[in-house]
Amino acid sequence: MDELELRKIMEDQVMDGLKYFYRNISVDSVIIGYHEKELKVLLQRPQNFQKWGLPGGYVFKTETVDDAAFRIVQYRTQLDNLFLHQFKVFSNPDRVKDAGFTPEIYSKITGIKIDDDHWMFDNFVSIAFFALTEFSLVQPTGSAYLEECCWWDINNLPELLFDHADIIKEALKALKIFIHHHPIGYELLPEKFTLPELHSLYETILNKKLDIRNFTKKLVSMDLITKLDEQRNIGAHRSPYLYMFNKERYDQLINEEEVIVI
Amino acid sequence: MDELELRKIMEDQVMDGLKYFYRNISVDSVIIGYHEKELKVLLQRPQNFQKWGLPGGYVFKTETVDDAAFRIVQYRTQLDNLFLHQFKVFSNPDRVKDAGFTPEIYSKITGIKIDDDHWMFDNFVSIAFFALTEFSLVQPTGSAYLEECCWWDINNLPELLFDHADIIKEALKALKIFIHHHPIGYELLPEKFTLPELHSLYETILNKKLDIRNFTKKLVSMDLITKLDEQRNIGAHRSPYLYMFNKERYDQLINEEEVIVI
DNA sequence: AGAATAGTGTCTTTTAGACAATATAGG
DNA sequence: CCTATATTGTCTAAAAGACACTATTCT
Repeated sequence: MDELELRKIMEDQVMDGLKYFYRNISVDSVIIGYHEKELKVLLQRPQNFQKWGLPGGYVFKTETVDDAAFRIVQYRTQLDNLFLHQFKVFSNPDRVKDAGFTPEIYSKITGIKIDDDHWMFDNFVSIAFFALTEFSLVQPTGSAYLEECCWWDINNLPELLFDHADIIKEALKALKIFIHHHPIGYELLPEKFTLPELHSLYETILNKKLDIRNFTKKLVSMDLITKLDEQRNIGAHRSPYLYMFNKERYDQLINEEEVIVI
Repeated sequence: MDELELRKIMEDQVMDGLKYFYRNISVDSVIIGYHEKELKVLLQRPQNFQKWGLPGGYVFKTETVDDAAFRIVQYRTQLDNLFLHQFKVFSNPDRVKDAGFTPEIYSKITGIKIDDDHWMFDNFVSIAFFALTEFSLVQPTGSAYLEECCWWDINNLPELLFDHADIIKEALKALKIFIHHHPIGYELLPEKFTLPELHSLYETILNKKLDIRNFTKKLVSMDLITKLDEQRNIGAHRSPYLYMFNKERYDQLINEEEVIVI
């Protein structure tokens, strides 16, 4: 698809969107990655806008909101096996009031003429998801109307549109609960990883120190990880062994609905 | 408010609802009570309908979905201090297809003439909540268009409208996760309760046997309950002592975001 | 040789879990 | 006095948690 085609699709959606989309409903996804001991969030900045926002979009009347979130996230990340989790609905009537996003500004920037009462500027109830993914797999892609799309440090975010800062904060809360019911390294790390990597991932998410000996002991006793006969050469000093998740055991733990305390 | 006024309001809402409500968005609440070792759900049956449904309604454009759920639940239960928890959005495009709820049937039953493409029969994305409440406090109240509103045994539900059976099933799943992050007896039992009551509440929700000695030990060691100097006379044989939750400790546990394993 | 990082074991404390006898009130 | 229910304690096993040294590799 070239830029002209994308542009055409975009114009169609803006003008005739209500034929396809639910009015007043949007989905937004907090895509969380992990890199160098920091959690990252994938954000985008629409062309000529100052502020950044979460990847989000509208819901077709023929799909579920989960389908919509999946479709939109896939479009941004090119990943088609993301785990997306609904975590909260944001519906403050003032949530989309943003001086940086008005019909006038929108018209000026895109060149598409729209009315003041255009559906895109009505209230939106946003159904928010979070997704966990391995940082390195994602090649953020732009599109006709995106100027930038990239990872941001979760502790150092740019200025955000609407209530997106709040959505990210709530996503992190939901993640902390989630981690007690799902072994999550599986989603955030490459297939093969080292123990120190997994350890510092958990320290980062839980935001507290974990004794690496006890941490290892716990994972091994749960039979959740398998040591491989390979080492990774990461440059300096001793090379760590690689591990993999034991997928079978991993699924079993989730199905048992047991609490996982690390 | 008498019946005629209610009737008038109802007609206004049906005909002019889109002035006030979001289109395609509804909220439904699974109100869970506990009585005689059984979990109960509060269901309603609209006048002249065969099937039962969850108390639900539409969202004003000037309120949040949480406000809407609270408003609607309060209307049914007369309780104004319910804890409502968003747990999932239901959005299957076919979810509101129900042979028992069509424009024709609706017109015949209510006497209100509506078109086939009336907004009430469009797709609805339902934001679902669960609420926990003490069974005995709730006096289900009807209204102009409700024939019945009462508690049903969670294991013996009547035929339900739309996807409401699925919503209830998912609410119970969410409750099982919730119980690990909130001491919930506080919401489901009277202010003063006996140990055997609390014990069998937990057995009911978790659907498994819990040794009452270990159960008691755990709660006492958490400093979560306080023994009172009162006994309840429950008829036969020995009267059990009454206990109260230690609210301060209760709130502290929630704020610590620690997992609670019973 | 020295510095940096990976990997591993023991002991103690705490918690979970199995298990049943005693006390008391009502009939 | 008998019965039904409430209440309570001990022992064992498992898990959590504190704690630090050794091994390896690279420079």
